[in-house]
Amino acid sequence: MRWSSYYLFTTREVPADAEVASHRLMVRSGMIRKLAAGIYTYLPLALRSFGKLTDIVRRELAKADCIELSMPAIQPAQLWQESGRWSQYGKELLRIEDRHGREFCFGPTHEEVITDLVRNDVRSYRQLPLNLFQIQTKFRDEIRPRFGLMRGREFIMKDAYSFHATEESLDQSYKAMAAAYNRIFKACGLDFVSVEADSGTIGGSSSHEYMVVAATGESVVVRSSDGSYAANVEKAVTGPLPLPAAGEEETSREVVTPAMTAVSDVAAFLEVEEAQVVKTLIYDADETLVAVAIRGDREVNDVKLKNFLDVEDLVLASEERVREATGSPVGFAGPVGLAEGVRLLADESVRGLKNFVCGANRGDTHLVGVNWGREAEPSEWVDVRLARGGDPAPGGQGELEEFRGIEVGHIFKLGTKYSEAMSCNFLDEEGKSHPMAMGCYGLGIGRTIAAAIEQNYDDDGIIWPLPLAPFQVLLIALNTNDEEVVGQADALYNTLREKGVEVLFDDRNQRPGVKFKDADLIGLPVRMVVGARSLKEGQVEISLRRDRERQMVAVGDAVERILHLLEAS
RNA sequence: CGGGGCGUAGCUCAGCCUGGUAGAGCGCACGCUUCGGGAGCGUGAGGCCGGAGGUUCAAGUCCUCUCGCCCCGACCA
Repeated sequence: MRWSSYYLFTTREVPADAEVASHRLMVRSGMIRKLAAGIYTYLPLALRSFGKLTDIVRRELAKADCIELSMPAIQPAQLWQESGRWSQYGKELLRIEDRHGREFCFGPTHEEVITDLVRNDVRSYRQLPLNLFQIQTKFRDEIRPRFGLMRGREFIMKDAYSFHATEESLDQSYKAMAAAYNRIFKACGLDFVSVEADSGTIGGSSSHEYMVVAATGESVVVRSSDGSYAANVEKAVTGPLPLPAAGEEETSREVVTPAMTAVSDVAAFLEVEEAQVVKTLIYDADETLVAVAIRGDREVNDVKLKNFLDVEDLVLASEERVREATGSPVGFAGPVGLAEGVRLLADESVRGLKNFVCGANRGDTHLVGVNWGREAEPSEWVDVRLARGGDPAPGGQGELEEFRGIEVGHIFKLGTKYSEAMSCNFLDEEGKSHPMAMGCYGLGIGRTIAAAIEQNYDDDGIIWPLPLAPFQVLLIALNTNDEEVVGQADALYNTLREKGVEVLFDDRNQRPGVKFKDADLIGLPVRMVVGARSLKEGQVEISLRRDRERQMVAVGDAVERILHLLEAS
């Protein structure tokens, strides 16, 4: 491709709204343009990278016997009503009406459509298992789209769905897909981990996320030092925390703690560790008051709590509701003497804690020397603590390290959630009807490309990993008014193309500085410069974007060298 | 949705507080010079100052409403 006739316009300046590197660089390098919040045009350069990724995806999914089809983006409301998600999915679902007033939505995911398809075509266990995928545009009306392609509202996703006669068969496909995902991200040249994950609104029993490691990632992940355990913090469990040293059981007593609502203040005032304080948070869970006792230096994991309580709405209680539960202002709640009907959950982190400090359910007052089983007893012990780096790993081997990641893939075992709701049944060998077991497997195409950039850039621009690079080679004709240079560059361009190399030829009539800056910005892996100076010696310059080490090569050997470099990387 | 902020040239922004002829840099077009790390000089095109209403002799500037966008939180590929 000749740059002079390509649709590729780089910019020196960045739109003010680009926050993260991938967004900034994708705009500057002419890959994307914003049309509206979270809605982007993919320019030719971006589309080429997408193509690289989708080729890899198709190749690897084929190995997992996953078959491609394509479903409509617009879906009738009926199907969503049948699965129950029309009312559950909330505002993220973009609902539309046709001219007859019939309701539709723009598909954010395709469980309903595929389940409807399969229930009509598949009848027998003999036809199972089936694993189907598509690569298609989705729309989710995100509350807050941001970071360019990292969290758009319209985005391209590869989504796959599998159908099974048995749980074992589902297990097999799930494992095959997990392996395929590992191969895909490895083939992309990305630093990633797969982690245990919460299954969220999609539902189902088991799920794993694929995280590209990046400081700007929106997800927090913990991993044990030996690598045997890795999980999203939303889901992560830890080994038991060591208990602070404690002496004999004391008698409890009240102390006045004026205006001390923060654990840190109370601990400092009483000269105890924060770990010796039990903090009690009052939640409003679907209008029911729930108190959660947790160690003072730890945070509650709202996702775990929500899952445990199995409620729709979970928020910290308002001041008024806190008063209802505790009879005191916010900041002095404790497990002792809560109002009738308030459910008290205690996190495992405070189990076995002796002589602890807690709110007295009275303004400006705390209790010290409190012990479980004596002054207070929770109705249930639960694990609702947010794991963090430094915590003991579950199973007792080493500790957890914490890092951030970009979620680029998520696979779920759905079980029979959708097949039951939508009567997607099959007949077994005895002619008995059962709902099919299902799995679903998502992979963000644009997001993976953005994540690849997030992991591979420097001050000057993108550093494409070869497998995802829009072109393999950038050929620069440095002096376009020098006939010799133009002639040689042209010849090299043609030869490279004949050899099947994906080459972008910068034949623009621009000054060298501009071309070099643009070369660094768009970051193609291999650069070949044909300039008057080196051509006098019969040489051209070849360098890799990653290390920028320039080597001079005789014109006649240049193509060979390029082929060799591409093969080696 | 709650909290904060911004809409002025294609892009980045100044001008608004204190109302009085709409600006700069980059980009774009043309000319000359230049040509291995975003060139210099000159000339030029480009604006319903997001939109509607109001106050005023006069509104980019003040007021009200509205639309859009961004940042911080709860959501997710």
